[in-house]
Amino acid sequence: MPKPWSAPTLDDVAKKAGVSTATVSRCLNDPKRVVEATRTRVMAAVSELGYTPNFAARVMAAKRSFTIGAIIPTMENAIFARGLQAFQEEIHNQGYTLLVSSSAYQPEAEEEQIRTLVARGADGLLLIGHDRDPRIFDYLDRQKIPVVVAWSFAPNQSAPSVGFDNRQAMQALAEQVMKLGHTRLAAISALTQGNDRARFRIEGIRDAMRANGLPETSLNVIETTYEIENGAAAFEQLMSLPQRPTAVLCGNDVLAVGAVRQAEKMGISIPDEVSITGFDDIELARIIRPSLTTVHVPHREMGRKAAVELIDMIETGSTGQSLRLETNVINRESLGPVA
Amino acid sequence: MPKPWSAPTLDDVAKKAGVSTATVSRCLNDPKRVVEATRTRVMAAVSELGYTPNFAARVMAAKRSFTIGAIIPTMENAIFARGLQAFQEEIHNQGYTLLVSSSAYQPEAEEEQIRTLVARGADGLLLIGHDRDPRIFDYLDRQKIPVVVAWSFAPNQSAPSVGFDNRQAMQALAEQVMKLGHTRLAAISALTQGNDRARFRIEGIRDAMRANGLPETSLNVIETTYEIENGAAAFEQLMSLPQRPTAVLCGNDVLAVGAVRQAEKMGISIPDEVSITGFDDIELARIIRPSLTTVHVPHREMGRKAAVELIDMIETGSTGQSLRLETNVINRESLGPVA
DNA sequence: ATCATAAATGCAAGCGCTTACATTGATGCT
DNA sequence: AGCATCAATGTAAGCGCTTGCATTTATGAT
Repeated sequence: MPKPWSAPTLDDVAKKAGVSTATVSRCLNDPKRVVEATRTRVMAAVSELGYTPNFAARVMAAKRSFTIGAIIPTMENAIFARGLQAFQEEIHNQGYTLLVSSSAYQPEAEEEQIRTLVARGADGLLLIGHDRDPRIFDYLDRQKIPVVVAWSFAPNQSAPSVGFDNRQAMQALAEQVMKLGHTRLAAISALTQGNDRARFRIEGIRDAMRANGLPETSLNVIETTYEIENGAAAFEQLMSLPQRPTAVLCGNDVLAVGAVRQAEKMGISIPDEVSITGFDDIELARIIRPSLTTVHVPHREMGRKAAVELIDMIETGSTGQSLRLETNVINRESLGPVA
Repeated sequence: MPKPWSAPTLDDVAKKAGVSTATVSRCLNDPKRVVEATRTRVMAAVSELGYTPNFAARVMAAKRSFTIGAIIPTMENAIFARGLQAFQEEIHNQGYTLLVSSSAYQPEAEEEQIRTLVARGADGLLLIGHDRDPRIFDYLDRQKIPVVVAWSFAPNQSAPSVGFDNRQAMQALAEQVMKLGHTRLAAISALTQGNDRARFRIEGIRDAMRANGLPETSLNVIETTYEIENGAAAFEQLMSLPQRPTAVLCGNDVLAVGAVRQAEKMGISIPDEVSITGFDDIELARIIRPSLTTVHVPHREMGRKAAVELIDMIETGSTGQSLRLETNVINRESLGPVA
């Protein structure tokens, strides 16, 4: 072996096949532009050398990376996993690669990640929710990086969204709760700061209360971060109130699971003494006992459609179009009529 | 605005600060090599222009990417999420970025992803398990890309591993099962093809049976892919055997959860009529009722230590050292004495 | 002051690829 | 046969950065 081995380059392939680097490049990127005979010769050289194009060089020269970035609040739980998986499958089919990072629900972290992804040459970005510093959208706009927002639906924003109406979805669930006679409601919510989904869900509950002539102020809301334990703690707090709520609507399934477990621990029967509902319909919602009444979100469809929209924006330069998906309430064991 | 705006480059910063590009570059990468006065001037220019270095160009010139790649079998469930999260936290602390892809348990997909990550300039790789075509390790070796294998422990392999002894861990659990009087054992395993963890776990059961004078051949093993539904189906199949097993040891918690749910559906009481165990101790294991007796794996510790090891290999060029972590059996409700 | 020495900075050569443009050689028309 | 046309390929100019080496400037000992 002549030198201490280093990856073969386009040039090596070109030499071996007896053509110019341009021809090799074309063989790889646009095969029909080169005649059959040369192409097979080139391809032979490629596989003989085990050549893999250097990505950085390619991005630099082409100013295209066929990479799409996604920044999600967390990877630790299942909420985003399913939708993201579908998103990734779809972009993969179209020849793109996904770069994921998680912001841990911190706006500054998200901003940094956005810049990082742009610096890495991402052709487009998937973001969760609309709530963020408008400067970020300006920045992306100047850089001409298409963005699609998911998990939230709101037309006429800086970026098109492919999502669902969190407010209306939660309202529908709250309506159902009230139909069962509940009047003393409480909510356990994710932190609403910088999280439009959480905020809209709470608003949805208020909408429904208003429509049913209940005083909105009677809604007791506890905000907490996204962990089963915190759902449990919040539930305990609610249940030690002088006047216990008869239904606790949780902002997501994870918090609801915490609440269910805490009820079990406190010997409070569900749904006889208290009803509990979730949101998202993750797998856990049907595994747990009692199983969770919750709002089903078409995660896979959302991921797939967001991918289609984003790639369209990248490839046609279109400004994008918002898409609203339907959710529906799934009735399971954790919600029952008021005692 | 003079031209249709495009991101500022090193050159723009250099001009604005009245220095050469070399100085700007040094300011960014090795600040102490440039005197205070110039440095502040440069930094001012940087922030004024909102400059972010172009990643591709940097990788290309420096032949270092400060990026580490990880290829995991799946993102869809929690098994790898926690360990990976810890891995990512640790490398982030050390200034590296993580690139994750999932192979969907397909060797060819994994091989392709490895090449992709290398082409993207990954400085090192995290892989799961030792089972793969040796050519891949040769390739990585020639490219001088350090690799650490996790979720499995086996010294004297092509790559160092930071993991646990799957075989011994499962054996310990099986011992406990047999201590409770069970002699009719069955197993529901992940596909063992190309999955050393799954294979070793089954071997562990056999070891324990042998040690207890049970005929290994009496162990009924069903292999299936990683989904709750499949665990349920496998369990149903086992329970319709003429002679039902009294204990079903599952290769992981997800399959065990499926088994538990199916038992519930069939009206089979756990652990009175049949005991079920899992492996991994994911969150679900303590949420489900009956809660799961399982093997606890120190996922976070493993992720963190694998990161430390890998970065050490990258930075010192060392060949790496294997590390064995301890697991322990967690006793919960799903395992009881034989009827 | 003077000069060796070291610190700070500049110069410029790539890194491996894509692509606009130039060149070559067929092809088919009159 | 002669020429326009077009398909196939080659030439070479970057893309934005890092870094070895050369050059300038500051430092301090004589």
